[in-house]
Amino acid sequence: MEEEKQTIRAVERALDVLLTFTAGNDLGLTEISQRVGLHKSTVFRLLATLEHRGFVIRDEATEKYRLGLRVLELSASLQREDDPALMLIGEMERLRDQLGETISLYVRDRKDRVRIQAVQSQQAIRRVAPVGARLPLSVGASSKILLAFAEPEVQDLLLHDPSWPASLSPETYKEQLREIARAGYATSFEEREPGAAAISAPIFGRNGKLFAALSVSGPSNRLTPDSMLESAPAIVGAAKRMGAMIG
Amino acid sequence: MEEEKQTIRAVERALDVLLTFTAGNDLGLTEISQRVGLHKSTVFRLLATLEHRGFVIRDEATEKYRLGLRVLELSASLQREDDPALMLIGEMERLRDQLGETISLYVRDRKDRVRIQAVQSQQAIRRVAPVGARLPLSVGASSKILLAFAEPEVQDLLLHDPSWPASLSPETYKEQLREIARAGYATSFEEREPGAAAISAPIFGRNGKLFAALSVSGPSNRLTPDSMLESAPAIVGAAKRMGAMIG
DNA sequence: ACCAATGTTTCGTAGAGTGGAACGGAAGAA
DNA sequence: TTCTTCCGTTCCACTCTACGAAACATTGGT
Repeated sequence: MEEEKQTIRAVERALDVLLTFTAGNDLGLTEISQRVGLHKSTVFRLLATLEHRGFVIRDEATEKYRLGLRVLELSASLQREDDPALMLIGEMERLRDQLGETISLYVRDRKDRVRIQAVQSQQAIRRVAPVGARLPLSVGASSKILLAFAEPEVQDLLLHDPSWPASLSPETYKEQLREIARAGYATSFEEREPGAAAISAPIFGRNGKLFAALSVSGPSNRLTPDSMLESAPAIVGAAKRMGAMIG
Repeated sequence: MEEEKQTIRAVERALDVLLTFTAGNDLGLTEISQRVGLHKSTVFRLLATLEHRGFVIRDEATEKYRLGLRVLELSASLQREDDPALMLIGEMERLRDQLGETISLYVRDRKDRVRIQAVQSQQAIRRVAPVGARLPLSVGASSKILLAFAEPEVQDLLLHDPSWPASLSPETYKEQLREIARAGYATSFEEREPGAAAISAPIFGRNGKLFAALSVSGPSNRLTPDSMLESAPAIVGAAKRMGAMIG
């Protein structure tokens, strides 16, 4: 069943080491080797290689490892001049000013969703949404959008994937997704994080395929079920306009 | 003389493949293998590994390779909450509004400089400065700043490095750098790119060490040698304020 | 001074990565 | 159509590379 592509073990391990740094703070050799489950000397060599190419650097003071500027260089190449995420900022800011809450843009990447763009609310209490964050596809308003409007085959694949939480029955969940597809938007209330709520609507490209999920998120005392129901049309409308903007 | 650290060849090659994508556009297997100078089958396996971890993806239509969203995730982890580049945006915008030109922030990374932050001019004709760009340390106003205020040992190392252009004599160049250090700022006029000019001033941290080069760049008809001389104090002052802001 | 923990180096061996070659498919030219 | 060409993919035997155990070095804590 599992179709294993031929990959290179050393490279795979090196990438795992790199991904360790998504945790955020600086890491020591031993800590890294524990997290990735590899021998110290192996990780040492991997890190030396990553350092040689500038992907990691060592903090002069603490001697710990940290991501290097090469990854900034790479991420700069990720954005193409016609990057939709860049074109949509204006519309997102308009929606942010209208609703006063943080606006995010999520796309599906494999079995997760990734926030590819965000404009932050200006209020004192607000949802902070760093671009690049990778979140599970099983919870959150935009997750449901990304699933509900995905092609049926991929939806099935994802719901029956081993990574899908066993606590969520695929059948009942699929029924929820059908309902969301009918409504045209999805909400979540203190689902992934306590105290936070969100509404999300799909952005379709010219080809009619789902491109991203537009999401409004904030504290659950401001984004109540009632207020979300009220602002839903504005969000769906904004998402539709955005769809018209991208090629 | 050359103290080669022990590195892993396969990983080194994989990172080279990754760096190929800094060129920008999507690449096919054969093209990549030519650029990195490796056999097709080798590159194929490397790409399969990179794809498996989400660092590259294949465009569904063209079947070509492109960077994946994992690099966005990584670059998000690069920014720490106390990231100086983030704290300085406000001051950079102020300078931009004052001078009407694009403002950039460069740090030295090994033998290059990297633009870690930028705010774009609002004028119709302007310098566009993507964050993450990697540029040579041998030309440009901010290069001279980064060299002139570097520790003497690293300055020597860089000027006598094999990567240093042979056309630039280290001795005469060092004399220029001394002059720049005395003046407190540097300029460049159509040095790296025809039609472009820039002024740059150093930003020092609390510890008195050079942190970055603040740079104002724009078209050479607006940034004339005279006008640059005129606005130099404003830039030097802004750089000084910024230095006080960072820890 | 001792101990504990971390980073670094060495080294023999297993087996992983390599590249040549051959295969399959798609796109074009004749 | 048929031939040609280019690209991506798979196979396989050989060699050298990456591996991990263990020893060594260094630092910090008590």
